[in-house]
Amino acid sequence: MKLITRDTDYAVRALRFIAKNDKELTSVSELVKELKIPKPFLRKILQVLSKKGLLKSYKGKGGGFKLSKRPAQILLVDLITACQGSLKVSDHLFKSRLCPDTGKCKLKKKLDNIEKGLLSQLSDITLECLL
Amino acid sequence: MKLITRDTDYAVRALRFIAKNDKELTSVSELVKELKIPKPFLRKILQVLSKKGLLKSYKGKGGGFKLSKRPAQILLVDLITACQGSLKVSDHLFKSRLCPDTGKCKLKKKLDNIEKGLLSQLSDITLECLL
DNA sequence: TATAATGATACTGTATTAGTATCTTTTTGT
DNA sequence: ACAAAAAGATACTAATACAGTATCATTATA
Repeated sequence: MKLITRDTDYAVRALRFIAKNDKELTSVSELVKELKIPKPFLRKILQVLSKKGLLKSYKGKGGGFKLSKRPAQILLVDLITACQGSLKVSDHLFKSRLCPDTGKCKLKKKLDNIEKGLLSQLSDITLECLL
Repeated sequence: MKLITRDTDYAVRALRFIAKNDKELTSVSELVKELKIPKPFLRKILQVLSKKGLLKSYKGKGGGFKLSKRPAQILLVDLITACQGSLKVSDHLFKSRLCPDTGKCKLKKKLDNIEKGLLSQLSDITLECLL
């Protein structure tokens, strides 16, 4: 299983670069040169982050992206959910009506706990602490 | 992301049934009646568990499967690795040579810790505590 | 020796992930 | 005014993993 897919990974790297960059705005062309990520793919990723409010974008010549929050306030878990959708340890059948003992299933409870723990750990990781 | 895929889920259910079954051996036909899992798929899953040493199988008429250990000694994490291969929170690029700062990458360290924690939690869940 | 079971293995359909391609809109320097 | 350089929107394709089938071989028992 993969907790972190490639687009999240690329997102982290891009944001790290943007955070460290001296310039006010960073363009995709600039990022691509540095990070060796396929340009159209990175463009798609940044567009998503921008829609989700993690980046601010500026069109036109000289345009680009900048962080919309301080690095300390950008959480890894937000990048994950932005790129991969909401984080579920399992959508397994025990959680659904198919589980023979809906409601009191022990595995469900245990997995829910694990999920909570995981989410809180991922919420402790900020962009800042990755710089 | 999915920590638990469907075959692991089915595996847990099958083992629960086998553990509770009064009979010494449980056949796939019997399991299928009870659990509404497609027969050839369940057969494949049980064959895997058998190869991995979690079940003992007996061929021929009247044959079937039984647990090869006591329920308290069958760990969820073993089922996961049997069905899904080894558990990796991420095979992300930070862990590989592609990561710009191999060896000292902070994300890698944090994810490795999360992975360790996850594994130990999953090792605390035994088949017995799911009965 | 027919039957009912598992073993082995190859195949198929579907969903997710990863990446491309293209056209539109916006901004700015000349 | 307008060409160039940026992002926005959207549709498409390729690769991989997940879910499930199909079939033939082997084994044990009644």
